[in-house]
Amino acid sequence: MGALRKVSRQEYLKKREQKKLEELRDDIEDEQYLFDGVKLTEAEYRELRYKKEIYELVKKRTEESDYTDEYRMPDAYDVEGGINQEKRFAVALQRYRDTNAGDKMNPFAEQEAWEDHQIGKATLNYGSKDRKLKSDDYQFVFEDQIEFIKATVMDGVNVDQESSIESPDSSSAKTAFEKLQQDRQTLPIFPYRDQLLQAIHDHQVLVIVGETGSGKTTQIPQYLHEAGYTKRGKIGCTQPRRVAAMSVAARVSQEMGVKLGHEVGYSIRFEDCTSEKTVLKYMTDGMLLREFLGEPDLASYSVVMVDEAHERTLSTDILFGLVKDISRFRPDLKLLISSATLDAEKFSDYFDSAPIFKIPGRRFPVEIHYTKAPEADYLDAAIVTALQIHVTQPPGDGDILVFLTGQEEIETAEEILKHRTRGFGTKIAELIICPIYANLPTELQSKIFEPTPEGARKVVLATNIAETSLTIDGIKYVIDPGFCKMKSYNPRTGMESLLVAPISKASANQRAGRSGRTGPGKCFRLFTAYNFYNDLDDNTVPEIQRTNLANVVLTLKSLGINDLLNFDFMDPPPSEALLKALEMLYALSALNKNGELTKVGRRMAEFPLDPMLSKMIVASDKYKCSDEIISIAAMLSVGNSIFYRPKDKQVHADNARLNFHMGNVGDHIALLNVYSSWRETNFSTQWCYENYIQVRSMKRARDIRDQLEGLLERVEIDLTSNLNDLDAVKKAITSGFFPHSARLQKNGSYKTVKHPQTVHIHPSSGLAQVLPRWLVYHELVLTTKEYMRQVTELKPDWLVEIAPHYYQLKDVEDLASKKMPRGEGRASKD
DNA sequence: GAGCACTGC
Repeated sequence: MGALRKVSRQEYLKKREQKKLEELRDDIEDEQYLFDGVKLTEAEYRELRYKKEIYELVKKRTEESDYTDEYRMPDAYDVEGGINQEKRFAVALQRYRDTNAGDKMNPFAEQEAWEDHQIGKATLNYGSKDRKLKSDDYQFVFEDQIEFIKATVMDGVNVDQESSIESPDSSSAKTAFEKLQQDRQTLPIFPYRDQLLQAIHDHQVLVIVGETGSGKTTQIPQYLHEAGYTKRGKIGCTQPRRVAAMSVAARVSQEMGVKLGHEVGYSIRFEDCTSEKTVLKYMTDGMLLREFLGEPDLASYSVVMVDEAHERTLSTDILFGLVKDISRFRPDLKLLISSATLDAEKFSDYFDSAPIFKIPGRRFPVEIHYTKAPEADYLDAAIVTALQIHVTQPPGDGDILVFLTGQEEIETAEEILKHRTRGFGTKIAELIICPIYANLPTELQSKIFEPTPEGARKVVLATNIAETSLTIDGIKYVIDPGFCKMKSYNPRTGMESLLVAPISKASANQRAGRSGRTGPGKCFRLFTAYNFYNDLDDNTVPEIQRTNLANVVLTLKSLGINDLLNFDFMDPPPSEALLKALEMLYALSALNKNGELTKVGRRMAEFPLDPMLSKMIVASDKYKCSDEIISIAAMLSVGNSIFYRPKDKQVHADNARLNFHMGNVGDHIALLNVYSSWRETNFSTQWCYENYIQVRSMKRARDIRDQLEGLLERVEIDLTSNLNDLDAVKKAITSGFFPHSARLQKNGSYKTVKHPQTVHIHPSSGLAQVLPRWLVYHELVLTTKEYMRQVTELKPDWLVEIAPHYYQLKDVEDLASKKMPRGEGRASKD
């Protein structure tokens, strides 16, 4: 060995690069330095060859999954598709030389400099021992950055308008209010104001198509107010989400210079921020649905605007049928249905060929890239793509958003990403990994909104939550594997399941659009263009067609709509699902034999809950335990996100959970114990942490419980506590959930009593080891098996006592009579 | 002995 000299990392890097360049130089024989017909200088030629070399090396295994750009979003800059990558380099370089002469500020120069730098970094591993690892871990994303930058400059006209108005000289002299007024006039909708008002004047129903950023949600109600519509009644505007209703109302009140809750207000569950003065009312769609119960003709409204109609939430779909109905006998009521482009024709057809009014949106161009061949492992492909982007694109240039299907997948991806980036040490810029899903504790969620530090890049691993519910600034790249978890409901078995399914075209486009909010973006779809056009549905199946309709039917019945099979649904649910819902409501005594609402049914409809939960509350009056039951109902309707179970502390979390199951009381009572214990600590956050319980879920349960307590009065049920008699509580539960009873089999599985079907106790249940002979369950979920979630033991004679119309003695006794001497009848004594 | 897309009232 010769003398070794210590060199700095940078020096080492530079030397390696030099050495490589020299090797390459030796290969160059052609004095012409022609590359794909483009004449280059020696330096450029070398560089190009060098890049190509890297490209080939790194791309070895990715022959089949190189990205193409056969399709772009409608607004996107349209470049020649399918030209080969080497040529692109050459063309780009030629352009660079053409445009860069005398223009030192050309952004491309920076880009080039950076690229050189990055390539230098990337070569560190070149030929070293982890070479195999690298080439396996990397696919080179070969989109053309150079063309992209130019495209943005040419295409961003619509966007630049705003920034020129907002420049300091034009706004510094103005008050904040004047500035807001000025901003209003820069919105894409503004030039259409008078035309729009005319159309609304001429037609009772109008379908408005406007992409995000057009200003339709904030401006249209204001225009209508200015045009005098509010003299005849309120203007209501529905949103699918609470935060949207709140924030839009806040914005509009600012623009109108009024206090929020006065002329402009919002109404969402648990929070009514309106007054007698309120004329512009933003609300959730579910809230307007509840208002229908008290005001079936919406007499106090002059205009109803159903916004974001394309999302087709359960409530929006029901609202459609209802507003269409009342518009017939209220010709003075104006109806606006606003949607993103795709569904406009369909909405128009449904509303008796209502005219469509189009408003252009404002979005930055988004380039769409597809893989050439389908990816077998989309999770791996997503990780590789994210790393590629990170390594090949400048760090300050934008963050990455990856759409995954669920918590588990996100956690896996997080681990792999951490592991792989650790391998790079400081060779690549810092990559900040931000997981986000709805069940993630709030304090961890906020991480995604922290600005990305200089020189670093964020990669956000998100579920569908990032598709519509929250927007993250600074996202430039979207990686979309094309899947999501979807709930489906089988009316025959009453079983719900969450399955990973391909998304729709509409959904894919929505995801892609997430990259173009603050600047031009790129979306990498981990499936082929052929898949997109031929395999994906145009739109997601509306929720109304894949859900349990018991609650929908109860709501419609209480609005006096009796013939549900002929109700004018835009997309009718399967009649089997409707019949199942009717059957259930009949079993719960909410409907009589003629399908009319009973007194019990009317009381049940007051509660914003699943009918079985409502029935449980109504029945608790008889057992004098309404206090306990509303706590249980609140906890159950929060869902399965009460217990927090981090991967690294599962044992602790499970032990903490067992504390609430003392005496094998069953999961319902355990939930009651959780709530009562929390209330005893005066709703302490610390207590939640100590017991591995999600604070957010508990707060929600408290809100729901408070609301239920308020509603008890309306249905004339006293708040009574009967904690010493747990059987009374269990009987009340059984009164609501008797259709969900199951009986133990010899092999440890269960069989549902009414429609025989083999099911199992979910392992998270406190009774999973106990295996009581009879039980009621809250819900069935299909995962790896058919599981019953939230179960409580019951005595079989309760079934006959509580629901004699539903269970006969033979239903609950045949098993016992086979095993035991006749006449003893000890079916369930422990 | 497993697995929790996302809303909303």
